[in-house]
Amino acid sequence: MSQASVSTTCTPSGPPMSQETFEYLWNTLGEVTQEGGYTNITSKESIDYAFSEAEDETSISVEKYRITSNDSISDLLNPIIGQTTTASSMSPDSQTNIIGSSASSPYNDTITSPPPYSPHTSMQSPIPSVPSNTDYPGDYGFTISFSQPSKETKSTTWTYSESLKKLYVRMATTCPIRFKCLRQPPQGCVIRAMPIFMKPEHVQEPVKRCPNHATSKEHNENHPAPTHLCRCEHKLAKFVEDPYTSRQSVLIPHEIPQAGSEWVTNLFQFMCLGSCVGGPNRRPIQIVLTLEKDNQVLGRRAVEVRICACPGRDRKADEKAALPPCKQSPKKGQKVNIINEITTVTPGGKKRKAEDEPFTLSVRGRENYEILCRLRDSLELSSMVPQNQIDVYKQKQLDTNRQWLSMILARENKNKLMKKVKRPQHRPGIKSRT
Amino acid sequence: MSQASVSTTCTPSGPPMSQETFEYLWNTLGEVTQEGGYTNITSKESIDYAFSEAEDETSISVEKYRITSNDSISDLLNPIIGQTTTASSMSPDSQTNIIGSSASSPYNDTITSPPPYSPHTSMQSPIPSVPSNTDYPGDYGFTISFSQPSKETKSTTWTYSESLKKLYVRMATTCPIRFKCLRQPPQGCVIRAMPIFMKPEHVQEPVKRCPNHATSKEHNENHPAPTHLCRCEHKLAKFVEDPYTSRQSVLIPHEIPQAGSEWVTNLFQFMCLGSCVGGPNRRPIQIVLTLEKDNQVLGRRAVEVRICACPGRDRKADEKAALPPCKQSPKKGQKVNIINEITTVTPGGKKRKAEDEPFTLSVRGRENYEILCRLRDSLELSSMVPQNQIDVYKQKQLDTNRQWLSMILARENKNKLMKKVKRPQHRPGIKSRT
DNA sequence: AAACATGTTT
DNA sequence: AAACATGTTT
Repeated sequence: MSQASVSTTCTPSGPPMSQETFEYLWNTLGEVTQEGGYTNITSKESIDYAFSEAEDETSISVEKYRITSNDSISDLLNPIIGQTTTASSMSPDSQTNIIGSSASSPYNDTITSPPPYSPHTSMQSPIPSVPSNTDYPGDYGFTISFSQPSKETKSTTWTYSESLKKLYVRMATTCPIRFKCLRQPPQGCVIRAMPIFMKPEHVQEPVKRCPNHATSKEHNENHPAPTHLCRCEHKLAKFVEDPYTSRQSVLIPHEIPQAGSEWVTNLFQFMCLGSCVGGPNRRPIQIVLTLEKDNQVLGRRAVEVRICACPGRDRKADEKAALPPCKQSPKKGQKVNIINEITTVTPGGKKRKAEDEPFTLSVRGRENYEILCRLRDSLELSSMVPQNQIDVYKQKQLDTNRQWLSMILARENKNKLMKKVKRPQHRPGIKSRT
Repeated sequence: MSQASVSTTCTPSGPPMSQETFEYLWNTLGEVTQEGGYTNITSKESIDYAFSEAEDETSISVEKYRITSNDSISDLLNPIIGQTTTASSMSPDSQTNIIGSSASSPYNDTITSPPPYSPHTSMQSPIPSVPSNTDYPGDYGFTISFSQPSKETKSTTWTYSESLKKLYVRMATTCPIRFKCLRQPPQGCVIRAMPIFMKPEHVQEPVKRCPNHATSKEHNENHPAPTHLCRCEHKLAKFVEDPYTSRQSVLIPHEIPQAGSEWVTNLFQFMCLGSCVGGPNRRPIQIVLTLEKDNQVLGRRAVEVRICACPGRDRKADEKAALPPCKQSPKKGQKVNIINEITTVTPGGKKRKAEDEPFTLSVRGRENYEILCRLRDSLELSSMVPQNQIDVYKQKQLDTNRQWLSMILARENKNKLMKKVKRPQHRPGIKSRT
């Protein structure tokens, strides 16, 4: 507890802090001491009262902070509290403008936040230290989409999963993103593409290329921005880096679709693998696409993007993993968990669906393995035998049994003990299918 | 063919080159033209006549070169021709001194080569452009070894495979290498450790750390040589880079073992993973350890080193892969190939070895799967039953059978057809183990 | 240590 | 596209 003398873990129950203590904590918010201690806001409650009817709007907001000092920077929490990793559940308050006078501690000035979805109310930098990723069509209905590639092979260079709302793309290949506005925005609008880390632990770190790729000759010869992860092929593409946050983005002019087209397509490239050490480093990434005019955000769309070697494979794997748990076939070494299973009761009876569900059985020893192989084959083949043949078989079996029984009885009558029991073949899996 | 006008692919059969053509080719040996063409020596025959008895020694050597120009640098061949990837089969002539007056084309002056294993005959740089990796104890019996770590877990930081002559080590961890000389070398000797790529396609490229690791803060804070792959913890360690070849190595003084010790131990560290892109990049590496005095090589030892995350696992895997092919167990998705199988006939009979060999059976449908699970369990459990219990069981089974038979016969006698056949349980997998 | 994630080789 | 190689997470 390097700063134990200065902080109280729970202010309400302890004595109130002195004004000096409070001021010290407030001024060092987010700063890390040499020993690795730091003070931060661990919880924040906003109480917003808003009255809004058509044009005019009144709002009052009260914010309550809880400030604590922590021992290690490793428990550093992201200001987006309670945020999960899925884009849809991100709190819209991450759109708050928090660029202030102190670059090293951008939270100092976060005293009031603007009412949600009204980014026009004040002049603000389009790059706050934690950029919003909230989908926001805005007044002009800003929208993006992905054309489905003609033939979707496993080795495609990119693919978009509608169900997962996630783009899978190979590194350094060209990927078309389509833009449109439902209503025409004013002249001079631009579209900004900026990558961000999705996890709260990493949102604050700007996304850049890994040193390996940033310094290699490949793809970098006379490119203006070798360290930018996200490139756009537009001739007027402008690569910028925010001096305060050092976040990088690429700007292209907003254009009007060509005659007869609904969309404007722009080609983007992602210049590292998601797995690149020293760069994305396996941390999930989103591209935040904003429609801007004079540094004001008029609309926003965010897409998760996975830059990987095999987009097709990985999309498939992700979609499979997102399926209900019973679907996944048990793997070797993994216990078969039947408890979790959900039995679907179909009204018409006769469940059909999962009848061919695949399972894997592990067996020790070739002998047992071969026995079970034959039994497996018999079980599966037997279900293919038509009913009349089954009836014939059963009749024959009865006859054989009778023969066999008499033979056995004959032996028995001789008062001798059997050494080996031989039975006529029979198939345990067959059931009457009346 | 960018230089077709100047070169002939096969001099013997074509007209002889003009003196100008020869001189042009000779002077541009190894240089790459703007179009990517280059001229090099594609074969070299040395005929050495040597007479050597004790002190005096007479030698005459004739060397025949074949010079060609090639279209693309991509077919650039390593001067070590016919060299395979295993260290032991490297030709000892790779020890040839080829540092010359022209840095860009170090082969220009390779007109004569010293007789093998006599590195003392001329003053030479210890770092030729392609360093030798030939084991060479030299006059002083220079030797290295690895102590076996006390307990060798799978998660050990390093392990040495005697059978593979290969060191497996985690990145940036300390690994002890032991040195000794059978006869004491002169004062002022040093030991040099230099990494090289083993494959002929890559030997010429100096081994360095990847940019990611070379530029990160981790491990590099006030270290004199952040780009060196190979470090030594000796206080007098000197990190050098050859200005001509830009190969990096670390030098430590040669020391005499402490009283009672046979070896001098030095701690080495390897600062990238073998897989690091922009660095080793999955190319096999050797560390060449040379005993030197005044830039003359007095002894040499080379070890293959794999820098990886799981030395124990990878060593095990390598050693298994080096085993005869029959040993590998069949994997899922791979057809079970019984043809190749070798049945080991143990003199006492009763093969034991592969009895627990694992197999995987795929089954469609839960019903069959569950039946087979029970059968599998029965088969496996049944082998655990002691013989006397088996005998009891069989006797009981006979009794039951008798009961059952009489019941059936009673029914038969009533001239009625059975509708259902019920049998006492029996276990097909049990065999007499006499 | 096993399972997984994910780039590369076959 | 499957199998493999190899670092990371569980």
